[in-house]
Amino acid sequence: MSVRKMVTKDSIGLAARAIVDEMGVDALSMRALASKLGIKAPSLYDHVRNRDEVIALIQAQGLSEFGLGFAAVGPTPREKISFYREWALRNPRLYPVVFQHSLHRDKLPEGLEESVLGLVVQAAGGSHIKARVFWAQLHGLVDLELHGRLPADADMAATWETVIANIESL
Amino acid sequence: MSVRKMVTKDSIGLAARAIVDEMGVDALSMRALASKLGIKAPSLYDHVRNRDEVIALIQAQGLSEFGLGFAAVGPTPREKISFYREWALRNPRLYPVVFQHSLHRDKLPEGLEESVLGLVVQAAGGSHIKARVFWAQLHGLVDLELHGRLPADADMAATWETVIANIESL
DNA sequence: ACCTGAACACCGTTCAAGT
DNA sequence: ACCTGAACACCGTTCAAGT
Repeated sequence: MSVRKMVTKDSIGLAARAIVDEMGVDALSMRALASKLGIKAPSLYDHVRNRDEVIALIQAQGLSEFGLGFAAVGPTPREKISFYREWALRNPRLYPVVFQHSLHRDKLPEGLEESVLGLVVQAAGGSHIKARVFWAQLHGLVDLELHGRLPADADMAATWETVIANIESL
Repeated sequence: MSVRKMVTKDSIGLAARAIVDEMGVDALSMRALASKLGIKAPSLYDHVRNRDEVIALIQAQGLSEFGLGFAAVGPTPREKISFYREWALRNPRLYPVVFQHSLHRDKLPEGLEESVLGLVVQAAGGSHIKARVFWAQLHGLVDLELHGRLPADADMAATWETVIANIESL
């Protein structure tokens, strides 16, 4: 509100992520973003090619934060799975941008997607096919949960226990 | 192009679905929809409360079509799972509207969601918890596939075989 | 009842113009 | 290099007015 901070790609990414966290990706307009940074919308285009690049900035932040946490947590399926679910529930508006929105691969830091996928493959015991089934199961359940597609009285604790048991036997 | 057809809720639903099938839900604007029906956008509001109700019309069509097919196909997990995947890949733009978009439950035909969920529970052997794991796995893999989040060279046939084997052992 | 044009408060993006 | 106002072609929705 007081001092003009310099606008950089980083500050744009941070402001964009704050808007997404608070109000969801639909509220991330170029005008709202510019206003948060104290400039006008057209000025954003001096720093960023278009709105997709802003989305990519958010995806990059989300992927690396998720990756760091996922790597740091204990190695058992239960620990990996719990982390995945809790990260998603803790970041309900960021999650779909990072794990559902089409990835803007050309605008992502080199190798970032691969390294996160590598962690998933590792957690799934090294098999790419198992990794996809592993990931699909977590992503699917989180997605249904975040979209309110499951009955309100659904016993999610028991459901996730079943997922854990199922993946342990994969 | 020639004769004026009467505009009804049904004709709105059909036109809306056609737009979604051809161009995706983002292209479903009230103006485009009205134009397809030969009227102006404000006139739509004499038939429908808002855009969400149009989405609900599409969800209702999709849910009942999916439900009919899913019920009609053979009873084994392999048959149910194959149908699910093929329905999704056959309706790549409709699928997310029906199975991912928040459901506008108040605007859906009474009991429609429950009856489709009932079919899934039945396919999963009667357990609600297993049904959620079953559904999450199919939905998750389809979602990742539709969004291009899996590597281009991913062996999807083998991946789905693993899903089938995994669910058979649920 | 059903349709219209005009309007309001929004979008993403471009562009000429300023510093 | 960075920012601006004005503009273009869009949105969903409301509303007064017509039939």
